[in-house]
Amino acid sequence: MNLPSTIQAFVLHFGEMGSRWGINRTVGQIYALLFLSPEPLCADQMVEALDISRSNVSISLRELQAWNLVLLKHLPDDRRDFFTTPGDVWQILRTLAEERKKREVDPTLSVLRAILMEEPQTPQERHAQARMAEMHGLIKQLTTWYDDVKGLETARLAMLLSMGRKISRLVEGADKVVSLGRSRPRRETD
Amino acid sequence: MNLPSTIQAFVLHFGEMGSRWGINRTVGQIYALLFLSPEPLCADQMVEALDISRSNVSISLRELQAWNLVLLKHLPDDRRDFFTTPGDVWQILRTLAEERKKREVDPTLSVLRAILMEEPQTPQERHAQARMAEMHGLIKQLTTWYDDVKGLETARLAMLLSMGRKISRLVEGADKVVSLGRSRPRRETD
DNA sequence: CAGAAATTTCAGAAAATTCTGAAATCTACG
DNA sequence: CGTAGATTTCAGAATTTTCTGAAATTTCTG
Repeated sequence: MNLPSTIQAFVLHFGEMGSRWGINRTVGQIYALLFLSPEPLCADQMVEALDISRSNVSISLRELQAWNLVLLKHLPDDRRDFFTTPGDVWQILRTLAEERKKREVDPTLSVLRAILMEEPQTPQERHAQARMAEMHGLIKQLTTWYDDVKGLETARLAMLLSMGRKISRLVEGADKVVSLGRSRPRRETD
Repeated sequence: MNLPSTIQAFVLHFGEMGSRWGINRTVGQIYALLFLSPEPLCADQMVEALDISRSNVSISLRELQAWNLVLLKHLPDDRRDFFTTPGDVWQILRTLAEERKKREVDPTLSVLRAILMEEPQTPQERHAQARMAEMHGLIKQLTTWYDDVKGLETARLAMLLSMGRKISRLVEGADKVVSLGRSRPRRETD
């Protein structure tokens, strides 16, 4: 591997983090390399830059495509496949969220749904199902929120983030403001 | 393994998902077992229930403690260590978020910070640093939001989730409402 | 259609991880 | 203290994952 030191540091870091992120070292390194590259790269350039086998690159690119994390490009008058990452980091975030949900959350949700259909046979199972129902409920809340929020344009999403917990106060206050606006009398329990 | 079928299904599922979640099969199974159990369990009960070695249980419990996902309990007149998971699933979520951030995000943030301190030596490095700056900026936004929101009480957090993208409209509308409240004249750009 | 260029497949090697059994260590209590 | 019960450590076995090189396949071009 013969890369400028800052690029090398980033690539090696992504390789090391790969396993924590659910990908392997090579996949992480290739992704990092593509993310930093000003123009698309072909497989042989990755072999050269990362000092790994051609077949490893092929398999890793397939993996990155399964994650929708890379784009295949074709240059005019060149038969080779070139790859890039999407330019917009928000788009990358959306893809990552979607794919991780698909791999890490959805299977559990579906197992929980199936188990919760069963009739508990013992007090032990009854208690276990109650726990699973709690977990199922929480995951449902999170995924419903996610499905709702992921449709926002980036500017609004960014605004939501920047507000953070201030929104909480706004929400608590909103009822008051709105009711004032509508001149609806407040109830004790508001 | 001789468990009621619904419990067994859940435990096996957690074992299978373990590797995707950054833990291993045994750690996943033990966690699942503890989560469903109505009372704390000692190591030998886990050996019995999951049909694994005592040493494996010991190491896996250490791992779960490192994640802050289990609590150590002591029963009166019993020298053995008993373990449970926290009862509140929202608390579990908070722990999970904190620990995953620590393992999956913080190291990258710190590498990015370090690299961005360097002076780029070539146009290639200049471009790479610009990309890394984008990534750093996005992660910062996300972690700042997280640090802000994690301090909310659960009820408010749940409310925020249930509002989802509706909050976006509320935020966009808030300026209007508030300015009406304050009788501030609206500008064209509002 | 022949063949050159590019990519993919896959069996087995290499490496990393997980798990076990045996020994060592710790701890409470008589 | 001594010892019995409980837990931890750790070397090596078992398993899983990752990687390679060689062969097969696909795809474009003349």
